[in-house]
Amino acid sequence: MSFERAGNAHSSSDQTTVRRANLGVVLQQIAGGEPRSRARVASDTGLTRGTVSSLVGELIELDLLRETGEDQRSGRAGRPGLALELSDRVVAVGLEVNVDYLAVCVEDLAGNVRYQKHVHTDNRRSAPGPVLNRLARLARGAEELIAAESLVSAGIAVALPGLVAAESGTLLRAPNLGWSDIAVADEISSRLGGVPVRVDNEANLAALAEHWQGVARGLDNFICVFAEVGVGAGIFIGGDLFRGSHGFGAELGHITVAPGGLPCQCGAVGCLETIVGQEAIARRAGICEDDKRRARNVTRELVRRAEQGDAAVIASLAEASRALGIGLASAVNLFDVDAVVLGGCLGPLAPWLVADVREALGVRVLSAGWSGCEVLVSEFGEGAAVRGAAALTLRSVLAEPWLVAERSVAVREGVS
Amino acid sequence: MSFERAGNAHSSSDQTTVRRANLGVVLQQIAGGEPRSRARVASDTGLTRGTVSSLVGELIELDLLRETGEDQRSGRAGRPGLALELSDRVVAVGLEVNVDYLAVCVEDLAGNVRYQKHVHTDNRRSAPGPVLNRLARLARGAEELIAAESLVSAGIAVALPGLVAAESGTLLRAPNLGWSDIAVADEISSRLGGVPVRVDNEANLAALAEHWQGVARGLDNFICVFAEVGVGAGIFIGGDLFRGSHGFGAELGHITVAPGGLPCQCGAVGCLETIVGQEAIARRAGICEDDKRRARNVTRELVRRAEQGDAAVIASLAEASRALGIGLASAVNLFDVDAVVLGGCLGPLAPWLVADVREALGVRVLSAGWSGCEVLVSEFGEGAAVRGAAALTLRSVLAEPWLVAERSVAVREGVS
DNA sequence: GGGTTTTGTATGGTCGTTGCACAAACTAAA
DNA sequence: TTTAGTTTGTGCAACGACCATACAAAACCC
Repeated sequence: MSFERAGNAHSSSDQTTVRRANLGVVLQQIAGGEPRSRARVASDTGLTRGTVSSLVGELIELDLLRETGEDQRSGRAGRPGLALELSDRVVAVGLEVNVDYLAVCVEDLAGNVRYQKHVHTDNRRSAPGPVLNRLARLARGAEELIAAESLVSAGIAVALPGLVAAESGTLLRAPNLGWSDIAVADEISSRLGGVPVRVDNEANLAALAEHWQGVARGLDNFICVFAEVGVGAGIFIGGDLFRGSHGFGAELGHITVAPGGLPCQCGAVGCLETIVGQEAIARRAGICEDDKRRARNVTRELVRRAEQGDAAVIASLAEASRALGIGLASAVNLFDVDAVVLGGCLGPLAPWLVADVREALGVRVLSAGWSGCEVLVSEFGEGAAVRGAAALTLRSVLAEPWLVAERSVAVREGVS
Repeated sequence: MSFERAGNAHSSSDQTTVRRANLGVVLQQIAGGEPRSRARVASDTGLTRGTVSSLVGELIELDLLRETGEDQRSGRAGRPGLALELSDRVVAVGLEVNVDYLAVCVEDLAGNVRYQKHVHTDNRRSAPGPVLNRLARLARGAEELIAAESLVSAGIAVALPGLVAAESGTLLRAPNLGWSDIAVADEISSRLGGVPVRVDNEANLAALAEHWQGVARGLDNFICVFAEVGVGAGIFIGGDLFRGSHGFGAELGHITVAPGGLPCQCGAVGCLETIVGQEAIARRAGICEDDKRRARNVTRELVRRAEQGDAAVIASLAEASRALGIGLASAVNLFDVDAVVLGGCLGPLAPWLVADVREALGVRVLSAGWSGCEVLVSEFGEGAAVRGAAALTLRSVLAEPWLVAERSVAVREGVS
């Protein structure tokens, strides 16, 4: 099937390639900071004012940019420029299935959340069908808003807590939901009348959210640990999500930190997840199943007890922070990232974790002397993954603006 | 200093961008397989025959391609095509400084080694100056050959055993040589009359060699463990070397595999390098300094004793293979690569390592059920890093062919 | 109000690819 | 041997996209 042996035999270029690349450059230039005039964009990108004019014209026609009054420059000579801003008409829909809630959000290109809804339901005991029905109902709520405000949807993406095959849109295995081999993309798509749907792992999308509108804004290389019941991670390399050969990368939860430790669900022994996950921390702290069920939210219960000085919880958190430090140090030794973001349940628990993790990175990372690796704490609560799902689409609009033309044509045809 | 917030604000394109990209596409197409006619290249790349003709013309003028007689096709109708092949006139020079040897090689675009020389010297006790003098002498030998056969040198690169800042061409720290902060690129360049010189880490370059002409040919994602005295790795992602934010990535030797283990030179505890390096294996096998000095080549001595059934050596190797398995499983969980290559001293020792490593990857890698990760053994002996140094230049010629014009102009001006 | 500066647009020029046409070179069959 | 059919490589007009330049518009400053 493949005639090319050499790894990166990129496909051939064309003048449309140039146009497309430059559309993306101009749009991203404007997305990345304050509103700017055409002239400013030209001098920042190296393109001519004339070319920028033409590109901007096309982007305005695509509803991606808009002219907003004049440039606010005080007292400089010369004709004032017309400020260009991202349009607020193009939006993306993010969905999320998690163990104990469903979520939806609508976000525009500028990162404003236009609609958001979380529904707490225990999906652990549900079959996939009904859960996806509920999720589709949430999505229809978003679509109604989009129609009512006459916005343009650039796409829908779903965050899932498990191993995902992104190309086929399948959830391969979600141990904490008890699901396996569910074609989530197709299921949701057919429930919404055939619109295209993408899916991805929740940890990947959480990382995307941190880069898009969270604490990792501007960082091109970082690792976002995302712990809930299990422990996953999203890894950003060179400003893009790193997925590995088959999309199964970043399984931080299953690197070995205690060779002689406890057995893990995955079949191995001493995985990080056996010490750092929400369940693991609670179990080691001696919180029994009854307490957990009564508390409804395990993380909040852990925080409450830790704040009260519960020795068992604090000891369990100390153990977790040590394991996390070892695991992250290994990851940083391999990836040489600028920062580590603690997300998911690790956000609220960060006060008891950050110091140990910082110390471990200082001691165990070989290049610590040359390049410090920051430890950041996510500011999204449970919302990281949905926001990331929306961001998945929005980022691709910024990178490949010309696709929205085809997309909206497709939708228009699909609707009519 | 940086006005761009969005990560990948690529620079703007131009029709010369198109030309350059297509020059690369055509050249790589021909590099990746059998000789082909222009028409074949056209249909494989999607370009027009006319365009390919023009591109090939330019590549022939640059001495990168040549027409070799006719296409060997038996019995097909139509005018036969003229087969195009990589020229054998453009070569690159690879150099290597290691703990106990210096090396040089000259390799052409097709991967043929045109010149090669290894000199065994103990550089541990030498100051950098004299060692670099000797290395420069070796390089001049290569340059004489190039002049004698009227070849064209596309560049010189040096493999170094330590932390390298590739942009500045500096060896930051090489614990096993006892060097630090040596501007190797400048030093070598000035000794050779000012030609540009690049430097990189030996493990990175070994990985490059495996991808270029070794066992990892055709694999876009793999990890190459490269152990000599220390343990390093080169990581290929998406067909390219992964370097991390600052070029300090892939420090596999310093991920933690034994939290309560021995202290490492780096200041941490339980690093992989304390169990898997050549010295570590020998020490744990009870081979004393005298024996090592007498043997001259520690690895060969280990192999000899293991073959004779020396229990201490075999036990030490078993311990090493277990640690290596844990470390690699963690790395594969993070990177989701297609293969792991054992290189450096691990090549000869592979018979005692491979089984354990395979088993560990099977058990400890979460996605092992979906995507197997092969364990391959390097077939380069000590030559991997020098070959990789040459490959560094040759790969960049294939990817950016137009640069050879500028380069050879520069050299011509520098010489005359 | 005139001079200066900056912005945004319009126009010709250049570059590189496409699509088409055509001669060259070979096979296969009459 | 001749003829038809097929494939290759090149030449040429056309198109698309960017660049350089010129120019009108809209500010500021004196």
